[in-house]
Amino acid sequence: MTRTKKGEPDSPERRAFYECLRQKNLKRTTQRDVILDVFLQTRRHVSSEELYEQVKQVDPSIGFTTVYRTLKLLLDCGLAHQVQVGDGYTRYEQGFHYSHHDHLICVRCGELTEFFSQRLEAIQDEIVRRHGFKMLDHSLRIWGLCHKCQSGQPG
Amino acid sequence: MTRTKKGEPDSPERRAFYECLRQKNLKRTTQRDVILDVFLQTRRHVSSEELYEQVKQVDPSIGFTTVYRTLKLLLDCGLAHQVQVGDGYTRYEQGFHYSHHDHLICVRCGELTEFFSQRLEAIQDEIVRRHGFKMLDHSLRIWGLCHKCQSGQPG
DNA sequence: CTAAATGCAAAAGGTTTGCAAGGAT
DNA sequence: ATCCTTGCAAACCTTTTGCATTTAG
Repeated sequence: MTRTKKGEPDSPERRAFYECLRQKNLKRTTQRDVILDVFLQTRRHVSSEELYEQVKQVDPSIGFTTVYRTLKLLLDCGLAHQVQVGDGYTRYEQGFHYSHHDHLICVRCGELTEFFSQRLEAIQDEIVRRHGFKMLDHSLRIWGLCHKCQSGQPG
Repeated sequence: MTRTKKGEPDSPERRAFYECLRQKNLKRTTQRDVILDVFLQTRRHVSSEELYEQVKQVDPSIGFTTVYRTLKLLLDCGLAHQVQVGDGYTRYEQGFHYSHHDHLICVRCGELTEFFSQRLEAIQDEIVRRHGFKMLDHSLRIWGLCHKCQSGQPG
């Protein structure tokens, strides 16, 4: 099968999802298809609530719980990653071609900008080594004002 | 007045607290005295619930709400800083002689270790500058296993 | 047919607030 | 006397779960 039930062309993400479902003996459903579709097409860093709102526009019968549980599933399958911005909402970003990065968070307009610095990573490795610590994960968040919001235009 | 109602010797932290209360036209109360005392003497990184448990041992009549609100007040007065460890609890650390630092978080025993790296700060400044971003705050958290927990002894 | 998935409603769980009674200045 | 503070209970709010019904394989 190279097309989904909804006629969407196959993508590496879809194939990975179906493969993951198969390995876990889970079932492919129209709801999961729709949710994955919307997730892949939406902007990065959606909250579960935001994703639910968008999914509803495609199929209003899909409930929040299913969106929520499908996001968990996507995390499990490596198709999504979580980000805690610090505003109380868990955000999800696409994780299929994931590579580690950190975030600039604009406290005015909420914009998230990703960045990566090899030097930063190297220093972290060194710090961890010096403390005899075994690093499993790390997260650097920088809050402030993005370029636009410094100009004083309304957020 | 160089002594508190409870007979504790004055400290810079206490004086700063009273000064802050005065500036805000807020009142000094026995509850606030007790809570500040306990906060200053307890370990770093207490949650509001943990602080409440310790306050209760000094004065069981003090309610959680008062501890919670006093912590907010201490934040406001610069006597405390918040840390989000990522386990759902907001932690508070003493902030009077605060200098920026980051945290190693042991996912097994929960130990928090503080560290600071001038090189790390410098790189962050550079990243922020490159993005035209105005940094207001930042937080680097590294999760993993502390030295003790790597040895496999029960947490 | 059987096990998994769905969606509603309700529970969790930490944080926050309304309010009447009590306390500080 | 006035305004702040306290503590209880309840509200909040996002995240999770229980359960009866529906659906995929």
